[in-house]
Amino acid sequence: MSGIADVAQRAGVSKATASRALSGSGYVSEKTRARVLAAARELGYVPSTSAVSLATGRTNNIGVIMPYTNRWFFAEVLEGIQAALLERGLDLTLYIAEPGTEGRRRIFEDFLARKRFDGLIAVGLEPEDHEIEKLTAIGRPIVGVVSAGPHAGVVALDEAGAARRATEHLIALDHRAIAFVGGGAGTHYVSVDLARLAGYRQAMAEAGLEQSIRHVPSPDSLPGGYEAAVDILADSRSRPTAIIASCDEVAAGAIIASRRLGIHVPAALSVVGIDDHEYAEMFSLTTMRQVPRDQGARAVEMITAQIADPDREPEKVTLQARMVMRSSTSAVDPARAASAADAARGR
Amino acid sequence: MSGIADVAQRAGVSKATASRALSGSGYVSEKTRARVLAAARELGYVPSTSAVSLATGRTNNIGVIMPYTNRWFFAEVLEGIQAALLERGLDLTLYIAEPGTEGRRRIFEDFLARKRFDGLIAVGLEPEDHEIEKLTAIGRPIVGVVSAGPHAGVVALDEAGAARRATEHLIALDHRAIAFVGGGAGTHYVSVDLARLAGYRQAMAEAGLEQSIRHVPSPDSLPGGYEAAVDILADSRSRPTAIIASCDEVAAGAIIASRRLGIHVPAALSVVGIDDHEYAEMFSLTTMRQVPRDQGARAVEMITAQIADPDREPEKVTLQARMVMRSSTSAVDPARAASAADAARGR
DNA sequence: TTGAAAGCGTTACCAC
DNA sequence: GTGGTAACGCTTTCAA
Repeated sequence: MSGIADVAQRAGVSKATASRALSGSGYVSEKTRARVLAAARELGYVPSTSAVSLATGRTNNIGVIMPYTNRWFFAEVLEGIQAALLERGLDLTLYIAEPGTEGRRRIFEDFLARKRFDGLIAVGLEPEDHEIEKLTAIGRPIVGVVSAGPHAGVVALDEAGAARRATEHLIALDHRAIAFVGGGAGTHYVSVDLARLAGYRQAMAEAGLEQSIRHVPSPDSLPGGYEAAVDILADSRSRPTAIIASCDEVAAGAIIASRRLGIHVPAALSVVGIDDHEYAEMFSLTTMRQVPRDQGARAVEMITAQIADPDREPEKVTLQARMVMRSSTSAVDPARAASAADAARGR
Repeated sequence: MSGIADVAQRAGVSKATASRALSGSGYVSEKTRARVLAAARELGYVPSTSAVSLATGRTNNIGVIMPYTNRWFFAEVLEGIQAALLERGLDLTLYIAEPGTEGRRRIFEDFLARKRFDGLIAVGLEPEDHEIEKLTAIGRPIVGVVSAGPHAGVVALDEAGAARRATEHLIALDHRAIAFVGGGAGTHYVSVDLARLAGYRQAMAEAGLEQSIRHVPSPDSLPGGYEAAVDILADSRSRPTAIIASCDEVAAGAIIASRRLGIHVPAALSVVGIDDHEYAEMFSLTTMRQVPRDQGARAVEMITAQIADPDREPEKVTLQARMVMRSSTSAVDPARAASAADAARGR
């Protein structure tokens, strides 16, 4: 439990000099610096974080707030953040603010106000208006991942663009009866789904396929996709020739469902996802890749820059997903395509 | 940014009295307490955590260290911990210490030594000997989830018992050729797998089925289970009539594989898992349920008790999994059972 | 280049 | 019951 006073004494200098030597700020002769460092090492000196914070106003800690941690995207972002913070010697305090819970209310009410952090990274938070107020009231830099804050930095994916390009891929393979599944039911991760859905609609519209637009909502999960796909695929007359899923988990669920129903992917049904989830490979899923881990790392870069210079203009970064071709999509069988399209139009 | 001095002034009392009134410790008359509280509310006073920590030696913060956060079990435990801490007004700082990484080394070397927490919860950490040294050197209470520390509290599952009972269930359904899949390859979550495997072996041995014991290692993941199952099920002569999976994700992978291969579950193949993962329902998986969220909550109870009274003997809790019957298991077809058992014996 | 001393915002001891 | 004041462990002027 030795403090800086012990180190100073052992090195034969004052606390002030010891502090300068250890923190590397201010003039210290090479000789004394070496002595101080040696003394510190010998004593196993570790500065008291609370004392440092009190004196400097810096916590050397970053807050991370997200609605869940048990979904792929969030967990990956979190690990990306953690790894990047680790490199910089910064700690991470985590707030899991599940929408609509008493816990979330308390986090915004009490926990954030404690300002245990120099900056806050908000991942897919989608805050309500009154929550945004609280956020800005903290008076600390904020960087959003996914969600955009007014005066905050943001690192986001071009969600609509990703969905649009995925849909275009399907259209280029002569698919016409293309359903969008996922996004909508029981999910709180709304804006992303909306954007992806919009991208799908746009691509369909631009190809003159407004009539064939079909959105089948489902929870953004493997079971969700499974259930929804079972419904869609049951009726062979109205069955689409292709599915674009709101995310890879839904896509995987759809593929499992089609296997169970004996519908061959991609021969009888093309499926494309978004995310490049860890399951994508196993299902040979063609998908639009995003790398949430990198987004987390990027957010850390941005927040530390903001902390170092609070006056700097917050960055707004938009990433593009990259298509990863596997084998869940193929050109449609011309005969089926026509009849399926008719059926879709007829409903 | 108002401090306790401002509150005191506004209430017309001394800092000392204000402090007592706010923290609720020490004698303060009802009248002045009310005045102080009112003043604090009006000023939006929030105590500085670093000042409080410095003065009291308490951080009001709990450290959580785990190897991953993107696996079901860990994410669930984490959310359980977070929720329980929230109720108690405690913050949570997270350390993700992936085995074998430079990051993990730094966490043990530097980060933990900062003692930013009053107590540490270690989830499935499986620390090396030199890491255990660091852990005890911190001089703060520690509670392990899954893994047992020497002088720490523990909340664990009877892993072997869970696997044993699952296996017994299969045996009771007249299965003889029962393979254990999962646990072993590329996983760092070793001791749990070992325990579960041991439970399987024990049940087999007790039923006189030593000869039929068959362990097929695979990563503890859905793709892992899928790959392994494809291998096992390919040869219809050596194919087991039942599979016990090291965890539900592996079980789900096995079920997906059997669907793909046209092997009906449970008619042609029984599958039982362990965990009661969120996917279990979708696959109608019979499994041994554990509730990691509750384990997290329990760990919080234990760590706060330890902090309140460091002299108390650390608790060691062992939980029992409960079997959840769904429809992935059924009695074996007598004819198949015999031939499969022969085949298994013959390999 | 170094040292003395004044904070940083609380709590807690000890008189009153 | 209440108030003055010395910690808590560090950083940071300001002089020397």
